[in-house]
Amino acid sequence: MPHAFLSHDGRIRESWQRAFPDMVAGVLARVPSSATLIWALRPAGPRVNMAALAASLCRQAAGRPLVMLADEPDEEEALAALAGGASGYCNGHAAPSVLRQVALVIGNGGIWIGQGLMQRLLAATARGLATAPASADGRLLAWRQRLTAREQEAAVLLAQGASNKEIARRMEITERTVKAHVGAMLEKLGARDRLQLSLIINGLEKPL
Amino acid sequence: MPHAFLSHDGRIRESWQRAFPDMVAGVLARVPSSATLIWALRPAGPRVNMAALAASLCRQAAGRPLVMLADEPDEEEALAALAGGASGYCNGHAAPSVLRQVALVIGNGGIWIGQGLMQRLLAATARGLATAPASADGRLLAWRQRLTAREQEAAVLLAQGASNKEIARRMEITERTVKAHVGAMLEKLGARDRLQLSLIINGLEKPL
DNA sequence: AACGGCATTGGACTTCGGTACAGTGGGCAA
DNA sequence: TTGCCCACTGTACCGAAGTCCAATGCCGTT
Repeated sequence: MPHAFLSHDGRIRESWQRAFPDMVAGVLARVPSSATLIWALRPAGPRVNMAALAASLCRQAAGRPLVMLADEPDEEEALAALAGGASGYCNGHAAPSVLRQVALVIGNGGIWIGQGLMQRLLAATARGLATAPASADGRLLAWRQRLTAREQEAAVLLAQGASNKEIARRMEITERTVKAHVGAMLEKLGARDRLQLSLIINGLEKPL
Repeated sequence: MPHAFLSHDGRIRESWQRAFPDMVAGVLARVPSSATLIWALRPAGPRVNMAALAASLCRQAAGRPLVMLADEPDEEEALAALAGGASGYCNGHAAPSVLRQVALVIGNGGIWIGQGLMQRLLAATARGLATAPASADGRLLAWRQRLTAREQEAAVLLAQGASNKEIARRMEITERTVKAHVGAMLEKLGARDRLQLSLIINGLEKPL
């Protein structure tokens, strides 16, 4: 049962079942572990913190793609869903054929934010970002700014899975020096060990 | 100097410099380490392996976003660029204002594939994937299929940066059992240590 | 000249991760 | 019943990772 459809009250829709006969139903509070693709219907309330909801579900989904469904799609909400880690945002009343197409795209690593939404979205983001505080460059790269040049070199290798010994060989320094660099990085970025460091460097976690 | 523009021969264009007066030039073979955003012009040849080129540059860029530039944009090539890890794909003759907007979006974690291209692209992906071999679901999730239920639980926590002790506490088992699970995962997925394991689980590396 | 930041290294130490060799118990299929 | 897989645990060992207390040399600023 690869597809799980979650809603506030656990109720599902005919179109979902027609799209994926072997789907399972669930509630938003509990993400089933058996599903490989999670669909979550936005609760009907007027104001939902979509980013937080998507982030929460995404954390529980843990690697499995999440598609947020909304009955009244809105570009800002789509943005929030993607920001929260969702892989897709689509109309909750979409036809079964559309749902299957979404699953196809998402399943292959793609992103889905609906046909017409896409372009308006881009315009919206460009507008929104242009008026946003000037953090234009280097927001995602915060870790780089706090590290020295050599530390950055080591960081890149570390984030690719290299051991201290390998980093030492590739940077042509001793393992001892690598430990010094790694230690400095852990301190600067507030990480506990090299794995958390790799999450930060790979953009999966925020520094500090 | 946050912006680096790379081309086959190291030559740059006036529009690039007008967009970012403090840009630096470079060749495709060598990605400068000082830049925070990498722009790379597709070599003029008729057939370039865009996915491989983008992947290579992306690996060297190591976390810093990459934008592929093409003088004759093509939706399939855009797909390939994104598949290779690029954050954007845009016309090499784009106006400075457009380039700055692209940088704005990319710098904030967005994706840019050009205005009109976007929608055609989606249609193209859907079409292309529909006729592709039926690997629809579970391609990105290969690691899950090879692990048992408990191993998957441990995998998720591990990939979030938890230590063995923490995993043990959260799964309500002993640290010894966690080590057993982790050991089994390393074996099954061909990883050397938990960091490489996390790269696989987080979709940054391929199993085996 | 004095100072601070950076890169580099050494030695010694503690902790953690990973493995080898065991063992128990439950479920499921031949 | 006899396997086989899975979950779970124990003891013990080794190497990698990370920390602490140093030291040297380079470079740029004050």
